[in-house]
Amino acid sequence: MSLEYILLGMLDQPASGYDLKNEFEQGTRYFWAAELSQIYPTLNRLEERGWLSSRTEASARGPERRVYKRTAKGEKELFQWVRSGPAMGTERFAYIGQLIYMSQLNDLDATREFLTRLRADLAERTQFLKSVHKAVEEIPGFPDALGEADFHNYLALHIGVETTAARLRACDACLRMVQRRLQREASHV
Amino acid sequence: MSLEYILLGMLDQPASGYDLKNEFEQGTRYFWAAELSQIYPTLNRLEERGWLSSRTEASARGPERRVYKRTAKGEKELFQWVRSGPAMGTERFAYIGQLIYMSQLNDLDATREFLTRLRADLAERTQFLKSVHKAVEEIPGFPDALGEADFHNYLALHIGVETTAARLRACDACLRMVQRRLQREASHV
DNA sequence: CCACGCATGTAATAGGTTACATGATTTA
DNA sequence: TAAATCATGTAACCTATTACATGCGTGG
Repeated sequence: MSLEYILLGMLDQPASGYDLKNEFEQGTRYFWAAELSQIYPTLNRLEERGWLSSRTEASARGPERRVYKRTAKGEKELFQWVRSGPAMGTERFAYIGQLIYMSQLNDLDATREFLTRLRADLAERTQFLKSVHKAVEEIPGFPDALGEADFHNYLALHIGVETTAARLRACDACLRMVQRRLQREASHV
Repeated sequence: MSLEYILLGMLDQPASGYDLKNEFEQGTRYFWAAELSQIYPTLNRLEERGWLSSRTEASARGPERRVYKRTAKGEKELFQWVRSGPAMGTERFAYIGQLIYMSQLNDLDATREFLTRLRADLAERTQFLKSVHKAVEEIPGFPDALGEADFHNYLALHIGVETTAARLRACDACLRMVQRRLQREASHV
């Protein structure tokens, strides 16, 4: 289960389930999503397994917090995972299926609309990633002075930005092709 | 459940569970994966729901085949799905997490190796998609003479090719950055 | 006093993987 | 005769989503 390792990776600093949920919402969500209802049982399981330890502490406001810390065993498992080679191949892209099977509608205008909506989503995503990416580039002494964490984060962001930007351009190219086809259709009626 | 709709989309021609599994392995797997053990119960569920009908027929070789056909109700549901707008946002990329948390190893050489492996995977994927993409471009009369199915398939392939190609280039850029950092490390010891 | 943010969880359901079970026909 | 391909499925388990349940403290 990858979520276990993602949580382990986030826990280079002690944190509560609630803290981790916020981290997911800050930026992690661009490559992984998780709900509190999945995070809490996973943290408990990880503790039972001895990969994490926890202590409760008072909160500045609100109820008691349960703060988790990665154990030596947990660190070892994380390191094994990251060294085990890229975990690829199970990605699922429902919207590509939608685009393909949309051919059966025989309604090119629906395809145009679909791509327009897709374009908007991609533009937003690209925008967000670009802004974080640029923020790292503006750290004084970039890139040599970056710490390992910032450097690796930058690498991940670079892949993310380039990928979504390319997808956005491809989406625009598709829209142009659809547009051309729609015009041809109109002129042949 | 998107698999239900993917199967519905594939069933513009009658087919058996086994046929559909082959289709997944031919190319569908580049945007969606499914095992027979998931396909069979899903087809049964779809039939119970009245979205598919089935009849058994003798096989050229091997046991009897159960061939599914999409019903009018099933078509209606498929069309509703494709018209409901891009289904995005739940994609999970474990390898991005691996790359990010790899910073905690403090072993840039491991990062280099990781990216090298990632590069190989991406190159293979890009190669495959490019070959199918090119095959569509070489259909006589491209693009105007393409049927709707081929045209939409081409759009999907275009997005796929451009995305993986960009990711491949980004991966190479990352490798160069790591290389530079490794050299700097060596010269500072 | 009510809404919001902090904080923890459980239960029911849905979606997906791996392993197991069975048996026919063809080709080497 | 052994392996590969055709063909259908079940069972156990793991992963993830949605809905529900609870309660404190602060600011408007």
